[in-house]
Amino acid sequence: MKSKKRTTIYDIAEKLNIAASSVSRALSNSNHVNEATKKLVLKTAAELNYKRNTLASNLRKGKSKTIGVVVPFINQNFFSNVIAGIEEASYQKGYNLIICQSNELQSKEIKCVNTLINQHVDCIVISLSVDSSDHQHLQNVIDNGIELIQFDRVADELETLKVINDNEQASFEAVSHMIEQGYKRIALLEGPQNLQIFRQRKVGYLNALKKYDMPILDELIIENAWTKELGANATRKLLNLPEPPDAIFASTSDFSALGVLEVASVMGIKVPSQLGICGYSNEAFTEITSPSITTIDQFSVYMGKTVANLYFQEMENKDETEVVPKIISIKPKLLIRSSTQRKTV
Amino acid sequence: MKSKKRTTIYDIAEKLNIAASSVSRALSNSNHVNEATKKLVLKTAAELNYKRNTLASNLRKGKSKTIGVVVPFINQNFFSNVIAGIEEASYQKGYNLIICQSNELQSKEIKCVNTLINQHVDCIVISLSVDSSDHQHLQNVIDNGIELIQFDRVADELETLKVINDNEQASFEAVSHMIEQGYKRIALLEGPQNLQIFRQRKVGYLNALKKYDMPILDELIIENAWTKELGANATRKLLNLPEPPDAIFASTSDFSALGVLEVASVMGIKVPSQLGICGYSNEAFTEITSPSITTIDQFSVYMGKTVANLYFQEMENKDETEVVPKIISIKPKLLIRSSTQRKTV
DNA sequence: TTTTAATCCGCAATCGATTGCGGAAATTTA
DNA sequence: TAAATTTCCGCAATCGATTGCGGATTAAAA
Repeated sequence: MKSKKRTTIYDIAEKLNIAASSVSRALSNSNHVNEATKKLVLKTAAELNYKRNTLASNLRKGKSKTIGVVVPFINQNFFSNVIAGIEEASYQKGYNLIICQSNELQSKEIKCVNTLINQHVDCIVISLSVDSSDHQHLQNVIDNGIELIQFDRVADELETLKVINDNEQASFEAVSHMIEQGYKRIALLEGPQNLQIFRQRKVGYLNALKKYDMPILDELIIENAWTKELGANATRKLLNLPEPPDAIFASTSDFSALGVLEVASVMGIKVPSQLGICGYSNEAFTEITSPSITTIDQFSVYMGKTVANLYFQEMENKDETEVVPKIISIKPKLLIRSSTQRKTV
Repeated sequence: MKSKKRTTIYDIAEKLNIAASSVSRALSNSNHVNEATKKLVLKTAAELNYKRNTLASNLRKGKSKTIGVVVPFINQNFFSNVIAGIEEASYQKGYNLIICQSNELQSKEIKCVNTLINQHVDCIVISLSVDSSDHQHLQNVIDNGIELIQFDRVADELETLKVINDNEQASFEAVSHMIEQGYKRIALLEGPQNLQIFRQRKVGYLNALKKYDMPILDELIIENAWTKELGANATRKLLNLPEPPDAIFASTSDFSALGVLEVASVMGIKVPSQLGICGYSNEAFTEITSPSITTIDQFSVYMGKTVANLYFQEMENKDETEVVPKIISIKPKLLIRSSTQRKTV
């Protein structure tokens, strides 16, 4: 049943006794073809079950209508949502998606990027892996004439299109909210500081403390606690301090916040009365824990759509040679839930 | 900075005063090239930042080393996990992934499949959309000489490679477990019966009842309750019956089970003592609800890897012309949690 | 009726990499 | 030293679709 031979425009041309070029024009709906022959070609194409060979077409045209996406993990909520958003917007424009995951490894990230360059994708969308340090491979993308868009985890020093969250602001609001709820010793679970997003979240935290004239206590800042287990470990350490915190801002992720909640629950510490907890990302489960967890929504699907549309806009404005690098910042939303509300009901 | 002209093998050939064919052979590490020239080519290629044009290569070779994936939604836990598994296995073999989402619409599913055919992918992996009825587009894939692999939601009548879960067995075990826990009136939230997986789950449910000589009560079987809201609605209806159920098997999804749990909680019905609840899929949140929800793990990442490896195995055995359609069935695992345990502690 | 313009269509080159074939040079064997 | 292999390389065709150019036919304008 495997018909190795697919029908090509030449098959159609031969059958109709016309030139392949005419077939091509007819199929691409050019207006330089007679209406009658166009109909005939379309009819014959359908009969022969013709499928355009996109490889050949792309090779000739020098563009592939394909967007490459590189994320740390496809199956992390945030990223899969962003991808879904990108897909939705791209599909409408007739673009395809090639997806790779870097597994948080720069080495694999580099390979993925190179593969995408080889594939002649028109655009590469990337959120950096956690151990990302030098950016030669990204420069490479640009040098190869491929549009590069960074999102969420971006390399600031690279002048590219970017879609980011206003992490600093979100973090500031979250901590301010906790302070207003009367929490006095707010701990921070911070992410790897080589990533800008985590630096920004820390800045937001520090600024909020500063604004309210609260001291910055180094022993309340714990590094790299971004999984549930690490969040739990950090919490045990924090709660066993001589002067433990009365709130924990898990700026790394909701998973970390979940670890905090579980440890508190095991230790019999009441949330939110004795301990406030705030996460980051608005994972689905934050709504259904008891108490529900205050967190920050990043509008991930919208972010994906924004990324794709940014590319399409850029393409449309290509002629007007203004090469102004555009950065779109999406304002995340603080979702105040039970885990930090102890003043009002 | 946009260097439209990428270096090709001809550029390298010209620079070294040799033929492009030799460059090609050197780059593909053929043994029909002098060791010295091979080194020289590789060095020059690196200097000129050469990137092989995969489009041209694929066109010539007639294969693209690309796998197309079509799923209802990329950002649903189960599917994103499967995709992650496929990606992992594919990456190791040097294959790329093109991902599409059908949004549960057959119309979009058809378009996705056609796009993938046009892209000349080597293999298409698909999990059918819910309103999938006729399968002409899938037959089309096969007729175009593309390997087709179905997973999870499959069309039984199509003879293709398949990777499925043993839904019937899992469902049977879940219901048996509930019966052994002393539940007498077990309701079923069933999924769209045009999808085989939901039919199988229903069969498992019925078989378990039969085995334990329990009556089948039509008023306890509710159709199409597969979101949280629909699950909640169904639960309200069920619990307001003259003789309400004492357990609900949300065979559609964990989200549905969550809806059940929330309604029960609002109505002051105790889980598991007054009402047993079992979900399906082992979503992350099932572990952290209170009580935690009994559910069924589908090993989704593993499923993805299995799908990809099935394809690679099939390719290796291509020469031995046995065209035996292979079906791999993965046995899901019942995870017994608090929501159904009322006998032992 | 003649000139001009518009409409269609075919020819052939092109995109970049691959590969069968044949020839030249180098190596081994007789 | 001559003959037989082996090694290495270049030529040119090929994959399938696209497109600039020019020619032919037809329609419109003079």
